Amino acid sequence: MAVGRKKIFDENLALKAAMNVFWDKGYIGASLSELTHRMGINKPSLYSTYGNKEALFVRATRLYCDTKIGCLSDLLKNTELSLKQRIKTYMMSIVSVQCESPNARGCYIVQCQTEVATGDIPAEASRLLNEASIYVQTLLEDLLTHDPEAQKLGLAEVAKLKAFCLAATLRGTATMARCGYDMSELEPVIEHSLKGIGLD
Amino acid sequence: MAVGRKKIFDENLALKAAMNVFWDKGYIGASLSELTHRMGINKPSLYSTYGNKEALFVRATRLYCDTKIGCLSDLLKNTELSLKQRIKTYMMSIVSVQCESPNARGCYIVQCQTEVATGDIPAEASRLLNEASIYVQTLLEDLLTHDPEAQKLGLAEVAKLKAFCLAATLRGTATMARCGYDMSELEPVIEHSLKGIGLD
DNA sequence: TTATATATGTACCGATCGGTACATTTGACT
DNA sequence: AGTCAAATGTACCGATCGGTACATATATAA
Repeated sequence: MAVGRKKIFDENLALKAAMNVFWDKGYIGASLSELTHRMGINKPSLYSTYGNKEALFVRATRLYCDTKIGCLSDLLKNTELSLKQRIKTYMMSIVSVQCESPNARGCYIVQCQTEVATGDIPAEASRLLNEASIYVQTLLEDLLTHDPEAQKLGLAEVAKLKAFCLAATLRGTATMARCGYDMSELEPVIEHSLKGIGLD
Repeated sequence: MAVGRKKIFDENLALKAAMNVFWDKGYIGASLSELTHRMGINKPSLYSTYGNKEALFVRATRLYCDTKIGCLSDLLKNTELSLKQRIKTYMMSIVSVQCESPNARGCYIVQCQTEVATGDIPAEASRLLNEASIYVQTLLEDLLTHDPEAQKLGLAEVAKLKAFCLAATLRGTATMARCGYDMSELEPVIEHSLKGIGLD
């Protein structure tokens, strides 16, 4: 076993707490004092464990992508449901994440990505945010390109465009969720968006 | 004429510069040093003229609402165009504002309103942002309620819901614009949203 | 010219920012 | 028991935050 004093905190639990701080406040707005307080550790522990604020943010962002968004992709593969039902279930699951907190928070990625344009976000963090922000769109584009029902409906040829529209819709619900609107109010937005791309 | 030394800066021009800083950076991210630098004045002048950071923000926000959004409302009254064409022209004018800067900035209101959920925005500023954020939605709802063509299409009974969906779309394009997407890429998003509420 | 009112520039206030030096505590290994 | 590596708590670093005190410059009114 490793030599030296043992850690008295759970590294993954603390990382999850950090993720929630960044989700609430964004990268710049998340101060080290709030981070350490909600992670239940002090600054030297944070720096020795995670490196610095940016490295912590990168890990927290990956945790969000994996545990909140990436895990939903199987919903698009459930071939027992119609194409529309599959996409709707998927998008509503994302809306559910946007609305999951008692305090309104929206989407972690959308929230933090609005800070990229200020130029005050470190390069590696910006790159990661830009990459993460197109993940859902790419998934939807792949589905619309290869799904037989989508091909029959003529959606495959315009898959990129339609996926872009759906992604824009989810950005809209994200900012709505952050303003306090709940899932039942955002469900019609998803429904209308699906109708807009030709899925009734 | 007023007694005392004359101001050597244009109060309205400096306010416009402040508006652009808040648009770029949000309320919290706009530091006094950047504000004073881009306004071309120093701190005592800022405080004696506008009060404090929050009061300056309130005036800058009003300036944005008046000169960027409020002035577009006449586009909805042009009865020579079809209902769809009127709404599309209006929404695309808003998208044009979202895309107008060489640097991507999106919507001033959407940008700053995402900061409200952090709890770090003064009360009066929060109230103003929440009020401003439903302005477009209210305008669209009124149009859909009273317009003869909307009534004929059965949109009047669900005007509130349809206006909400269109407002959500504009929030989506706002965050897209802040990521660097341009007007030509966002135009189909508007088109699809209109189709979604039943306007082809 | 003198008095007075306003604007400006400089230089500062306490608080907080991200980050770190250092002494102390705690543990596994010899 | 004694050694040494790692984790912790405290106390600090320079920089920046929003905001202000104060002296100086510039205008009008008398």
